[in-house]
Amino acid sequence: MVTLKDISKHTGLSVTQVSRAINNHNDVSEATKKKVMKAVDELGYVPNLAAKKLASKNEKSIALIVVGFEKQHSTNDMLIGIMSGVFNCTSENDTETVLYLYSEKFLKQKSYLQFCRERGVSGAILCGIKRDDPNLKELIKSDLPMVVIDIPYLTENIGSVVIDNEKYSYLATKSLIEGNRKKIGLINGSESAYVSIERKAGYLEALKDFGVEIDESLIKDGEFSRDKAKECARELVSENVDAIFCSSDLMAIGAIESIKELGKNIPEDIAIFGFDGIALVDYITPNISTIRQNSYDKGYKASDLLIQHLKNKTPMRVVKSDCEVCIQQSSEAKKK
Amino acid sequence: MVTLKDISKHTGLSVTQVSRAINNHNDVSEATKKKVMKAVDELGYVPNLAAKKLASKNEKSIALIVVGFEKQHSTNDMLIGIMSGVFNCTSENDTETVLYLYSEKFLKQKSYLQFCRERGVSGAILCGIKRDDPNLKELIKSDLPMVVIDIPYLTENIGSVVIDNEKYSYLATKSLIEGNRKKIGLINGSESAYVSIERKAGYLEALKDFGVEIDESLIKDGEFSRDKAKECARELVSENVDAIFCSSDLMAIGAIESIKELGKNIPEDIAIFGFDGIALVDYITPNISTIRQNSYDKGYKASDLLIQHLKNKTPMRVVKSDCEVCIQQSSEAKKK
DNA sequence: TTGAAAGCGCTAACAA
DNA sequence: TTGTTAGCGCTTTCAA
Repeated sequence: MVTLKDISKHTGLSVTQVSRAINNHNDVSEATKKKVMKAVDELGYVPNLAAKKLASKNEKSIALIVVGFEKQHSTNDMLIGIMSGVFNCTSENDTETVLYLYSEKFLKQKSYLQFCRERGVSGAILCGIKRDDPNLKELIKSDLPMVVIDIPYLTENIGSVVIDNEKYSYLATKSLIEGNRKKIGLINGSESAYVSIERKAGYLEALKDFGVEIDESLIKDGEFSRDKAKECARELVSENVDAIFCSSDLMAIGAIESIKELGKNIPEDIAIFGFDGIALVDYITPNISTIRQNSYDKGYKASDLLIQHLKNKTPMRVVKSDCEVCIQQSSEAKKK
Repeated sequence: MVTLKDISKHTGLSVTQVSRAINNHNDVSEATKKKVMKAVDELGYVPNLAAKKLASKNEKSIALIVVGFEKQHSTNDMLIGIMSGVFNCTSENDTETVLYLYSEKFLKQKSYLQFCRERGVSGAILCGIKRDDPNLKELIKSDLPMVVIDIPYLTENIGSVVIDNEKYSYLATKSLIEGNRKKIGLINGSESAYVSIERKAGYLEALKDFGVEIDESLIKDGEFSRDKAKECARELVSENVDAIFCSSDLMAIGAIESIKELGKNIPEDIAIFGFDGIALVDYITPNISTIRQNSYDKGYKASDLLIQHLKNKTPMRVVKSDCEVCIQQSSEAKKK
């Protein structure tokens, strides 16, 4: 292994000066820098991050903690999006990202906090976390700066990146109404989930604004499950809805299956609108109208928020990530 | 930050002895261990990995290098599978995994080798790599032990994890023949791709074994693209095939779309068989018959191979990961 | 079974 | 602009 000492010997300069040259400090003569760089090339020097980290207080790194992924799951594409957003932003900022894939199925998993401490990260990004995660509480108490994705949270040193669920549910519902749908069902997630509450609110708001009567019996709880959504859709069909807004694409897929099984046509008889924008929506027939989240953007913004906070003491915020209203075949307008 | 020194002061023992106790060396009295552990708890000591790494030659870590992921892509579920396999195996073996998401779109990306050196990893797992990747050549020359996923490779210190493409293509084709299909087209990947060559071989082998005439005009190059596969499928339909084996699920989806557009029924008129087993296959109507790869297993085995080699000098191998022949609606047997 | 001392590769005062 | 010195938190000889 080539070390600074080797460069030092090779150039006749002190180790300190070599270190300064390599890190491009401005109190080093151009001549020295050149000489050092030449030696670096010749000897193939590569810095030792562990040593840097140990010696310097400001070797920057953050943890990306990912929970609730599955081996083979249709929503994993969003995860990769978030990850690449985070990694790209950190690499632009010369910050190291350490990934913690947390699964209780894995042996020897440690708490989020311990993971962060061991690695001496200066902040963390949390993704896929549930509000009541006990590990989360511990992290929060530790006052390590962190950014939570998808749960609005805001304190001195905790920020978040979220989407405006209410707004986009409103827009989805509005689009259905404008497509001449009169009886619009909702297959929501689980009642306790934060996003479900918001998405339901947007749906109700739109109905109200456009003078569509609200009928509680058209609101079902699909528990974010494809199978549960199939059931809900069956019930809604028997209620003669002509549109269903689903609080997730996965549930929209279930609904579509049900409706097809019942011999109804989409979108002629019933329009479907999903939420999330997973890759699947473009592979299903009919293509599913959806609210397309920008996972990459969420990851990037989370990382940016954290890094700005770390670097410049920028106050934490609740940052919004925009979505795209993506109207496809499944919700084409009905002829009057 | 609580350090060994703090524990040392708190217990009256030397730093050395505290270190030994914490690492559970056997030349430490039970009494001391107890005393130290108590202090660890009380003070909330967490080891500093950077320091460990620097001080000890055998602090184990490996790099997982992932190339060619995309922000939002339907095959990302396989990636997550591999990642969780790797992380799980390494965590069982007290080995640190450092992830390198490599994308040329990111700024400031460094070579795989430099990444590995900076972190002082003792081995690497490569995933999504192309044979002609220039960064790969450099890594290979460095003789860092590594395991390549999906490309058969074998040297003193390079192993690989692959699936038996030929065997499973054979089985897929056989299954189509046994379903009374007489004229079976192939939509292959790209001619130069290693997996395509193998998959084609398996297809041909099966035809030969079962006495089905080989017709080169039924073999198309779909370039692993959904759109290209749509074209190929159109051509094959005009050739009156009654089955198409697609070298990837993504292409199978394209083929299905084409066939539906042409007013043909699946599987009545034409059976479809895919390859890969991405999450999508269970969401398409009809569900696609496929060769389901076990991504988790691939990741786990890659990691295991590398770790065994590192620990016990186990020779490198070309390890096979099994697939599951998964027969669904799209290839149900035709009535004679 | 224990402790003193050296050193892993690097950065950062402080002096010169 | 440069070099000397100390030290980050840990492991590991070596000697007791």
